[in-house]
Amino acid sequence: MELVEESPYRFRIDRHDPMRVPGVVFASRSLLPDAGADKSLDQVANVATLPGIVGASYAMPDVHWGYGFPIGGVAATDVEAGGVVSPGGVGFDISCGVRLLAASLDRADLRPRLDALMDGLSDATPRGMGKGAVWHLTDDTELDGVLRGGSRYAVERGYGVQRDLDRCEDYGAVGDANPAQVSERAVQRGAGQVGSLGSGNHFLEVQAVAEVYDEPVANAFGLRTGQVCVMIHCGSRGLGHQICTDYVHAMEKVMPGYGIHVPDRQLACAPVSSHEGRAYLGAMAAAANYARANRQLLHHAARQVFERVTGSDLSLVYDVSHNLAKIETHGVDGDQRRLCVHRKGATRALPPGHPDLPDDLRPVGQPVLIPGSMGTDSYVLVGTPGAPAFASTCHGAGRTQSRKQATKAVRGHDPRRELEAQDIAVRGKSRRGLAEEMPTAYKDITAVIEATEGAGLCRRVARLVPVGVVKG
DNA sequence: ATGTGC
Repeated sequence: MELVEESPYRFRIDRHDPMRVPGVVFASRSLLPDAGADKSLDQVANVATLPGIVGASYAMPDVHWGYGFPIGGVAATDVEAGGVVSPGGVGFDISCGVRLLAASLDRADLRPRLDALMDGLSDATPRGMGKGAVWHLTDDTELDGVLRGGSRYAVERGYGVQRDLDRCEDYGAVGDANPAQVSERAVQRGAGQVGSLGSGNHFLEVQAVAEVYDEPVANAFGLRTGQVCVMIHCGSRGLGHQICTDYVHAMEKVMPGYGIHVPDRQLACAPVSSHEGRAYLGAMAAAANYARANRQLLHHAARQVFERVTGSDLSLVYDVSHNLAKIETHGVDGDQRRLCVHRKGATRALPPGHPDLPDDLRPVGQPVLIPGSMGTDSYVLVGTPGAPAFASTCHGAGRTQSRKQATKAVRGHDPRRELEAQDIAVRGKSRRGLAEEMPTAYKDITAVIEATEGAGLCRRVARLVPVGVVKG
C-alpha cells in the first residue's frame, strides 16, 4: 500500500480503480500499522470503493485491522446518491462507547476509602461473559422501552436523573429505533444483559484528573485538577452482536440484486434508502439505545456505591459512542448533503456552536472521551472547528497485538501484580481478561493523542490517570 | 466485541 505524506500527521492513499475516492490516514510514521501483520490500510482502500462514498475513506491514528472496515475508520456515503450503509462499518459492538462521571471529591480524600470503594464497585458491576445484569427485566414491554427509549427510559424507571440525559449524546436516545427489525434471537441474547459490562477491553475505572490543558473548557465540562472521575466503557453486548451478524448475512444475499460488488465480502452493504438499509438502521438505532441504557444502569449502580462509601455524587460529564452510523448533514463540494456517516472505532467530535450540543456545551464544543489501554492515561478532548473527517476523531489507543498474541506475550508475567505495582487497584474476573488487555498490546495513547491534535481532529482538554479498574 | 474457536 503506497502512502503519500501530505503534511505532518496526514497520509494519502491515491485513488486507483475500483476506489471511488482517495484514502486519508491521520497518523505519525511510527503509528502507521505494520503492513506485515495488519491489513487495515488495505481495508481503508477497500472502503473507498463503496457506492456513494464522499470525500475520502478516513483512518484515525489508532487504526487497526477490523471486520471489513478498519477499527478507527470513518466513511460517509451520500444518501440521495445511492449511498450505502454497511454493518461492518459500525462493528459488532453497536454503539460501544464511553461515559465519564465526575465526583465531588479529590484523589487525596479518596485514598483511605479506596479499597472499600473498589470492593463496592466490584460487587455492583456485573461483568464477564454471559448473564448477570443490574436490571432484571420483568416483561417484553420493558425491553421494548429500552430499545426505543435508551437511557431516557432507564431514567424514567428510576435509574438516574435529568442531568444524565442532558449530557448524553442524543439526550439519551436516538429517535428512529425500530425494535420490529431486531430478531427474536438478538432480543433473547440482550434481555438478560441490561446493565452489564461484558469483557474484552470493556471496563469501569476510577480515575483522577492529573492535568488540565484548557481551563475554561474543562470548567464547562465540570472537570478540575485532582478530581476523582469514573469512566465506563461498554456496548450493546449480545444484542448488538446478533444484529450485526443478522444484517451482514441479509445484505450479502441482496447485494447483487442492487448491482453492488465489493472487494471483500465483509463489506456487505445495501443502499441507505433500500428496505434492508432502513431495516438495519432501525435495528442499529435500537442497539444504540440499548447501549446507552446499559451505560446508564452501570452509572446508576456506581453512583449508589459512591454515595454510600464517599458521600459524593457521580455527575455525568458526557456519554458518547464510537461505533455507530448516523444520518448527518455536512458540506460536500460546497453543497449541504445528507450523509450516512459510519464511525467504527471513531468518536464523533462536534465543534463549538453545533446545534446538536446542549446549551451549556455549545459555546465550547463536544467532550470527546478517549480511554487509554489498561493502566495508562485516558484523555478528554474537545471538537474543533473546521476539522476534517466529518467531525470525527480517534477512540482509544488501538491494538497492535491480537488477543492471542497478547496472551502469549504475557506468559511468565503477573498482570494483576504489575498493575498494583503502579498503584492501581484491580478488581478483575479472570487472569486472561487482564492478560489480553495489557498496555504492551496497544499503541502509546500519548502518541495517538499527539497525532490526533496534530492532524487538527480535536484538541486536548484534560488527562486522567487510573486509580482502580473493574474488569471482566 | 461475542452464549470466544481450533
